[in-house]
Amino acid sequence: MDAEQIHRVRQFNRTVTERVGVLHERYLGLGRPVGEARLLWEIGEQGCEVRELRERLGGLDSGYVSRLLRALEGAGLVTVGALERDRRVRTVRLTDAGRAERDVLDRRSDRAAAALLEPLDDSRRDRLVAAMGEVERLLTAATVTVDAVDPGHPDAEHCLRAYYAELAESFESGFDPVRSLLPDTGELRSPQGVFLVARLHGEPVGCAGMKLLPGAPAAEIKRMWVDPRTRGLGLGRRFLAELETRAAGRGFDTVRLDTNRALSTAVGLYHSCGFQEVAAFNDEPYAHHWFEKRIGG
Amino acid sequence: MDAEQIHRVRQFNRTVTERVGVLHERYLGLGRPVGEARLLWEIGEQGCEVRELRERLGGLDSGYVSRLLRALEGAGLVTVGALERDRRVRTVRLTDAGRAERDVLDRRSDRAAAALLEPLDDSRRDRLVAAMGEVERLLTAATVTVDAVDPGHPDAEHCLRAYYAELAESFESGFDPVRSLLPDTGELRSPQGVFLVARLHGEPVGCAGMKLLPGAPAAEIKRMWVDPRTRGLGLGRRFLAELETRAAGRGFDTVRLDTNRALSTAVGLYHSCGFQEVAAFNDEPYAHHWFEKRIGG
DNA sequence: AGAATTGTCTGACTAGAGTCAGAGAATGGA
DNA sequence: TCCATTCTCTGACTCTAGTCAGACAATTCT
Repeated sequence: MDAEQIHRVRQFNRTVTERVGVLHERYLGLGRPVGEARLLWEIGEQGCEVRELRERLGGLDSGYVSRLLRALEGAGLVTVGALERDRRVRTVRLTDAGRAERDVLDRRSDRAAAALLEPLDDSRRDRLVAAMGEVERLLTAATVTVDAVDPGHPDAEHCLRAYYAELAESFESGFDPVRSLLPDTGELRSPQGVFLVARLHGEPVGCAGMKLLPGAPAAEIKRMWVDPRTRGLGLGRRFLAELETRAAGRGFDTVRLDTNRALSTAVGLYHSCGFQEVAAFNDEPYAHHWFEKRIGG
Repeated sequence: MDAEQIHRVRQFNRTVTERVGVLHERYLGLGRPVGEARLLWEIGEQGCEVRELRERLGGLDSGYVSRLLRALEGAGLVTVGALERDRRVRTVRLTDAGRAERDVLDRRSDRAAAALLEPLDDSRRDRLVAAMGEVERLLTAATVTVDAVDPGHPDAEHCLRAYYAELAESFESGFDPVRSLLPDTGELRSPQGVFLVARLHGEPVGCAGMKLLPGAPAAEIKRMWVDPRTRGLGLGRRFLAELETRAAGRGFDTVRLDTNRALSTAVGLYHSCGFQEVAAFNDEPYAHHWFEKRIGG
């Protein structure tokens, strides 16, 4: 990436924190310290556990939160109680007054956002909102992390379950992992394989595996899935790039994969990432297309 | 503007402050308090006066800044001296160590921006940078304020000088305000006129006047100018909308104006804002086009 | 020359936002 | 049953980021 792009990003940061950041921090104001306001906001309609609250606010100190809650309690905005089945765990919920105050914050925030749009004419307003959506979407994409994990990891299993469920839905013949050529994912475990999980805010949103059998003619990509909610963020492309790098690092000069014709966006992705369609190189009963790509050492 | 747009703006704020805001504040970190880092940053290559520094940082308390400078001085990052011709005024400049530290901040900031782009593929990277540019541009547009001032106000005079200079450049016949039908701007003074000045971060970036002579058949727009650096932000449109509102408020049902053919973007603007070209309604020697618009009471 | 103004500095405070080290209650496991 | 663990709370701190009032020096105005 070039210096010009970096400069533009920094310029953006400056402008946006000046204009939006202030808005974000100050509207929470309302005479109340930001810490309390954030808490009030995060408690939500049906209350929650205090430890969960701490976690959501980025792992705040328990003593600190306790004190903040005491202040809110003193102001009559929340009530704190213990959980039925484990009385060490405290729960908070908003009182009517708390709810009212949160609604005030909410309206304030609405007004601040409206004030931002207000000086613009309709067409520019639409353009701003559209560009904001684009920035947000792409920032979200940039926030997704991709890490190698053991295929037995809960996040990996979550993705695989979702993957299998989706295949069962979309294949005309249904899908039963046991009938597939890779009945279990043990082969994707290091060192003879690799399994990647993508996460957004800690939640798993995609996976991709690869078999790296020493002596095999090619590294083979398996079980690639992206959560429907995070499609269009370039995650498939990222998985492929990452897997290719790892395959190259293990000395492979070819990567291949098979796929079902029902997965048309995947087929498109493979084409656009430089994969060539080749003859069947295995007997995978669920496959209709076989792809191969030579990778530069 | 609708609730959906407001919601999108708020969503944007949340994502961006989470991702960029943190970046903006934390990269300044480097062990040093944010206040000191900001100062270090604002001093600039060739130093500056302390009072100017305070002003640029949003009117900080002089005692506070004094203390911050003392800390930076103690750390050997800046030297403070007095101005030659007025020894009350203190000046700061960076020492070599200060410059080095600022460069570290700079590189840090670059790296943070790069890290933001890093997970994206080329095409998404370009799209993000483009969308950031658009957001920034439109936020800048939304930051511009438009206020009525006396035409003798320094900001008004600044704009008028720039306006005259630009006309002199672009008209094939040159431009001499004295030959024009409005030799001085007194007629644009309240109450028989109005004069608007647009400002960005306090700096004047555009003006527009209107004659509102009681009994005249129409309100007449005069001396509209937008700083070349802020063109494309919809400021001309904003001026017209604001002036039309004021004309309507004074009971006028028609607004008119004349313009020179050299100002082709202005001519385009008038057309697109609903003005109709009409026969000459005055003898303005510099005019080639005359426009009129009926405004709804 | 004397008075008012301007710019800076010092001291004394405040409030927010945390951190850290226990203490104490409830619970789960051996 | 007892011991370790989990969760919360309290007290005692720290560090930022200011604000406010007044002192002092240099300058400008009258």
